[in-house]
Amino acid sequence: MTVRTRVAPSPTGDPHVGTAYVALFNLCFARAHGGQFVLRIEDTDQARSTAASEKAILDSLRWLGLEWDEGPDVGGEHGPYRQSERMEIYGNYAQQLVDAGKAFVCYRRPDELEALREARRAAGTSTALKPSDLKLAEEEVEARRSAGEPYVIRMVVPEDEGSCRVQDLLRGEIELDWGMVDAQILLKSDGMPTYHLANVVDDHLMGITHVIRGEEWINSAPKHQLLYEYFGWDMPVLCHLPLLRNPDKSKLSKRKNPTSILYYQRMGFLPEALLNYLGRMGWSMPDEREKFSLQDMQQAFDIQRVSLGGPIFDVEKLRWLNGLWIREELSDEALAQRLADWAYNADMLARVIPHLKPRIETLSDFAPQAAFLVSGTLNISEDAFAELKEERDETLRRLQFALWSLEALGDWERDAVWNTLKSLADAMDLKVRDFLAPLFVAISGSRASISVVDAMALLGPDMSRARLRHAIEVLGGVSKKAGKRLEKEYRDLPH
RNA sequence: GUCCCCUUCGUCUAGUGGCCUAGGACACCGCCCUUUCACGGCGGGAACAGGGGUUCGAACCCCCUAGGGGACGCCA
Repeated sequence: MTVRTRVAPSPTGDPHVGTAYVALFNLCFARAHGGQFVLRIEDTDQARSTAASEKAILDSLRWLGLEWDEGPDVGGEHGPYRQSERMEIYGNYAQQLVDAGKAFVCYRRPDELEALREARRAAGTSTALKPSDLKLAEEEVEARRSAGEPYVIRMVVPEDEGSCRVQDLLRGEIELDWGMVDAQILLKSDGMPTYHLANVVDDHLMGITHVIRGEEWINSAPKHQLLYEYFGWDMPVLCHLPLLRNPDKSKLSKRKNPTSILYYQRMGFLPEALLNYLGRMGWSMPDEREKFSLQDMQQAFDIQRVSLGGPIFDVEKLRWLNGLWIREELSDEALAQRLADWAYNADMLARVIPHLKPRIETLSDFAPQAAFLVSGTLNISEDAFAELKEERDETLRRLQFALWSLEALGDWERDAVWNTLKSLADAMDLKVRDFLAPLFVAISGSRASISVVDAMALLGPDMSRARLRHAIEVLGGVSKKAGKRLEKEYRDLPH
């Protein structure tokens, strides 16, 4: 038995807890059955997958204590296979399907696709585009081909009514309408495969027998099943896990919640506790105990104990569990070591000292001024913002805009943060100093502090964003209605 | 809008037809321990979404309704 997790690096490089969640269950399932557990880096989107983003996710999984077996291609684009080889492999498989009449070349342009979908939406049915919808007249195809226009390769899908049955390890048989299944692009115009092709081809080449993935993939299972049929390969057993949720029950997302493993690391959670907590999401030990190690979980693992309701990621309970791990599993010496490894070390001091040295007169001034850099959520209230010149709503507006612009920022270097905020201040026609004032309070808890941009660089993206979110909350939050208005205003800002 | 998945305390869950007047954990409240706070101990309030079936018996099986979520991309 071989089980795999596909790991998709995020465009911003933040390793997502959801990835660790799925990896954990894959690992436990494989180990419980004496099988192999391999990772496959999803590197078919060049915007997402960089050497840095791949390293970030792999390092995070290692930090958590997850271990995987060496598969044929763990490193993705930046590993053993080169991109050119990969394009050749998938290109060949795609061509094989074209030759067999199971896939076709498509010269449709984005605006045409949009128009086609719009027409279907207006008709009130599914927006799935079928091969016949996409067909172009022979001469048109010829014209576009000789003009050297970009093309993609799409899969052939059934056009008539009917349903497709797929088996799910936890849900049994799921019946999906073929009407919902579109002529999925297999090979993009840049020659890279989409997830659907890559996933099927890789799994086959890697000898994968079981696929445990998030529930969001259920709807594309028919496509995958069809591809296995086209290739004449054996289909792995599918198992869809529930999705981790925000407190408002939507799919866990960084706009509403800290989702990066790095955030929890910086918050001072122990990897054992975080992993333990993830193991309690939708799963329980047969004896119902709350605290258990990865090893305990592997030994007791039974996939049938997964409950299907989407669990809400509850930081409160995670904190309690983390405290339990600290109290019960760490000797004083071990705790001292964890503290040192975490932040109380020479490296960290070296990064902070250049900013604080000019501001202290005694050594005892240091700790109070540096405290916010090693704190989690700041203990601030609305009063902290009272001395700002502008009204509360205006403060909220600035914080919200700053948050949005920073959420979109991928490269979290000091200068990048500065440039983002500076151009935002310019666009809002504000002096940088005035614009930054509320950020000082949100990030450091006080207006008297080291440069807020430096502070954010030291704190990292997730902690910085979390503090901005917290500040907004403390100020009464942004109502849904006001949020809509601000969003529009933000979009209309000159960029 | 269309399709799919899901539904036990506020939250995480136990429960796979009789052990359920539904158990545990977080959070909350009270008491005890304690020079404070925390830890720890004890106790409390708090749920089977609604309606129909099937069955001697239903949280558990079936159907309908409602609610929530997801998918509908040259993202994964």
